[in-house]
Amino acid sequence: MLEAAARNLSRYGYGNLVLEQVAREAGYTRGALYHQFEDKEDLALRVLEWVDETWRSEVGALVEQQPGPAAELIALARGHAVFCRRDISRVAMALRLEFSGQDHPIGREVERISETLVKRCARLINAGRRDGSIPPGPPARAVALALVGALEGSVIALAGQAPHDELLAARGAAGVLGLGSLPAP
Amino acid sequence: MLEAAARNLSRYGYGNLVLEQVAREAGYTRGALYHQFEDKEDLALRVLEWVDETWRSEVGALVEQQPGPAAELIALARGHAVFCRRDISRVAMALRLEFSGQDHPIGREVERISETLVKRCARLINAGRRDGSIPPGPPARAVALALVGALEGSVIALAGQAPHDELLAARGAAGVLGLGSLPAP
DNA sequence: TATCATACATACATGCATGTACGTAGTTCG
DNA sequence: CGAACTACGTACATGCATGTATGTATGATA
Repeated sequence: MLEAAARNLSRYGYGNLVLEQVAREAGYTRGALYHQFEDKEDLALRVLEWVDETWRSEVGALVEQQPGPAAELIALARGHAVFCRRDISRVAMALRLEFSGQDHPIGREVERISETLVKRCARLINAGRRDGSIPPGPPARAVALALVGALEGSVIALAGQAPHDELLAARGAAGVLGLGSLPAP
Repeated sequence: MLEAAARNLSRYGYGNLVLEQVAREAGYTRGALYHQFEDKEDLALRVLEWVDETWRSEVGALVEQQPGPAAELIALARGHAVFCRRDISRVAMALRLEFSGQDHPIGREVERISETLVKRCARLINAGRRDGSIPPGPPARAVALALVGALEGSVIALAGQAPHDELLAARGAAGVLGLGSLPAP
């Protein structure tokens, strides 16, 4: 059910999401859905939580085993590209676009999740600048925002066109960071 | 009226767009809106057309006066970043996300507009590779897709944080293209 | 075996946004 | 000066999606 909801959220966004379609795709009716989730909002929040957890375990783990901040950021880009080959990944982007700057529980949750990612990137950028692996430039937070945005945008545009998605995501990230060339994978 | 519609489309997308709100923001009622436009779909298509025209005259003009393909692509990135400081710019992104892969007139129109942009970039990439200003890499179309996606994503994430948006957009574009460093602005 | 909870399906009520029909004031033109 | 058209506002009808209330079968438990 979560998977079906994620697929539909990716495709149609929250407003256009039709619960009966979600339930049918999962082999149930709307009754079952309302038995498992409080309401539409609860469903969306659960999906967000689920996707975030999956991201953490798949991409986060990959990032942590890198040698330095610059490598971690590039690995994050590559990992995110691979992660987004499944269609569920656009959930965050879709919901952010739909609720950005609005006072809605879902908007806040999306904001919170992407904010932790941006903060993480900003920390890595600062660390990389200290150890010399990333050149100076605009404020770390602005660079982090651009990095995450560029990453999501390019990955969605490529829509899982393996294997170029991974390389191009890494290249874009390196460019935003101001790295002259890609560190070896 | 077009401007109000563009603002609301940017913020809420098509599905969540409420025509009465659009009309009120423009100082009219829904009656006036239905007098000027056939229906909701027609309004969205007109907005798309209007935004596209504005983009062409502002960014397109800037691009054409560049010396070579690589400079043109970087100018496109910078120009797009500046263009997107107004909130109307997210219209294309919002509608694309909402209608991508669907058989809907609006989806087709959005697809058509962004396809011409991608094709334009792909041509510039090929030209740049021929004259040596852009290194070889993945297929030009894939690179173009990534470029446009990264551009839109980063610009939206930065949300008009002048002046960093322009530099970071250019950097990201250069990275995707595989340029070691930015050509002089 | 009687009771009760769980996991669903079904049916109904409500709200909201669209689209359309109609009414009205101002303007143009013969 | 009147007819007709333009540019709106108003009021109603329709559809659709949500949420809720109710029904039903299956398994556990005492």
